[in-house]
Amino acid sequence: MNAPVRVRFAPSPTGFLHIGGVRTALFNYLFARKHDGKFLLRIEDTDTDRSEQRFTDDILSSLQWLGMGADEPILYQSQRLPVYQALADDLISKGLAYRCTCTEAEVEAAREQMIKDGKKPMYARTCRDKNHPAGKGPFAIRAKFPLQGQTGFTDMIRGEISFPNEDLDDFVMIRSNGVPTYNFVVVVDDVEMKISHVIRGDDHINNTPKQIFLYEALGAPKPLFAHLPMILGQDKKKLSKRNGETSTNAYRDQGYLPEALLNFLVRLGWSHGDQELFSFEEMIALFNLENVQVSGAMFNTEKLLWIAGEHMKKADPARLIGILKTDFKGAFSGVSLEALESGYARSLIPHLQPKVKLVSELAAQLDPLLDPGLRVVDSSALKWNKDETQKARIKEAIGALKSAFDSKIAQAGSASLSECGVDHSAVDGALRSLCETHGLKLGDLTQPMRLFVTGHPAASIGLFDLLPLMPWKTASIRLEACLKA
RNA sequence: GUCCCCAUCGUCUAGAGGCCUAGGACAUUGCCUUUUCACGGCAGUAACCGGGGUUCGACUCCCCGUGGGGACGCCA
Repeated sequence: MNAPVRVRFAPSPTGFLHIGGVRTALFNYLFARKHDGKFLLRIEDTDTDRSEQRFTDDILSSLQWLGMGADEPILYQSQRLPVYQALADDLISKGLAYRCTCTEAEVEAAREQMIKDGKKPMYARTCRDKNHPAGKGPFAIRAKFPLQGQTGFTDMIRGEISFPNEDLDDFVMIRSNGVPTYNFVVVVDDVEMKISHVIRGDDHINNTPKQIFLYEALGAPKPLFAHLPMILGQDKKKLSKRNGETSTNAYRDQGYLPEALLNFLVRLGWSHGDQELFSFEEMIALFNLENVQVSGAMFNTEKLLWIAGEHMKKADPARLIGILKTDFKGAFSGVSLEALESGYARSLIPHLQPKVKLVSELAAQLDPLLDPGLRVVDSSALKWNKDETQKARIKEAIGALKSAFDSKIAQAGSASLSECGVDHSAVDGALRSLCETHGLKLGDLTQPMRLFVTGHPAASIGLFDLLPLMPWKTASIRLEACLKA
């Protein structure tokens, strides 16, 4: 009964894919999946001056990273120029468009006059009834709007919206250089691609009546429209290429998991009761246009970070290792890529996941832990520096612990403490009893040990968890350095 | 300026006339926990833009005002 759902994301390759674009793509993608429809991609590269291949590449790779690939081959508008031209000529012959020979200066002058007169600036319709013949150029082709009546539509999110026709500009469909413009091609291609629902930013509301006119002129069925609220920057202004560009790949480089970015974005303008956290699958199952918000939403990095942490906890360790190896290999110094694959690395990650939000942080934590050698640390801030006798006592205790573990390792011929049965609580117990015999507080002992063994001033893993897992060879080297400090 | 859209805590939002002394989340504040970091737990501060209607009853419906945003390109 209903036409199959076919939606599209149609960016122009004039900049890197930004966050607002991702949100639009996401809502389209979710809508398509939810309704067993198709999610299509179209590259709107009719602005020959500003379109660049590298931006197309960026958009495509970013979407791939986010897991939102197109279901059919991508359509490039620059490859369809003859189609647009033929259609425009046809519209002229039907009296629905006309050739315009006005120069930019003339158009501009008329516009300024209108602003002075307190009217909406638009083309003065000078050539509207002049019937310029096809042969003489150069000329642009403009749409010939009706002068009376109203053009409206029912927005799926906002309801009825309508505009007086007299306010509709006879916009340029084809430039004098033969290249068509956005408002024309968007309709031609949405018809061509059999798009059932146009889901886009609400900055396009004003374009919609122009496009509706074109659907009618072309004799094509109209899609349903849904206009999404804008994502606002910190200044409460539209977040766009021209205002605080936030490119998607910047988030990948910072270490955000794609599902975290998507989760944050889906909650910008959409809600499902009180639920904050969604897996990609849940978004698909739960998404609907009914619960899309109408007013703009400010981009809030703090919440994004929190969401990132929540998704980090749930991420599959093997997958994290893969991301580390491909996107963050530069974060490791003195650590081989093989070390990332080791059982040791694998055993560390679940301990780090609850305490870290970004993959980059995970890398920073892992780097000193995986390094087989000594990591030089700055111990000047250690409390023990204030009291030499106390310091000696602490070292004595640490030395005792080390030799106890040394012999345990030697006896069993093991590579790590966990291999010879020493676990979290064993380390805990050993340290506590040491404290008692040496008259120390637990923190006195653990503070320097933590610093030297982790090799990181703000290590996120607990010492009791780390000690059993770390290759004893590495731990010894570091404990030795601690004793000499 | 003209046209269009919008309006609940600082931010993202719940709320489809009585369930609201307005709920959740982030942030923030305090406390607790703790291997002084991080994580976690508990508690707190904090909002219906204003004015008129409609109604027995408005955060919810209507109108006006105000405020904010968007569009006014031979950009998309």
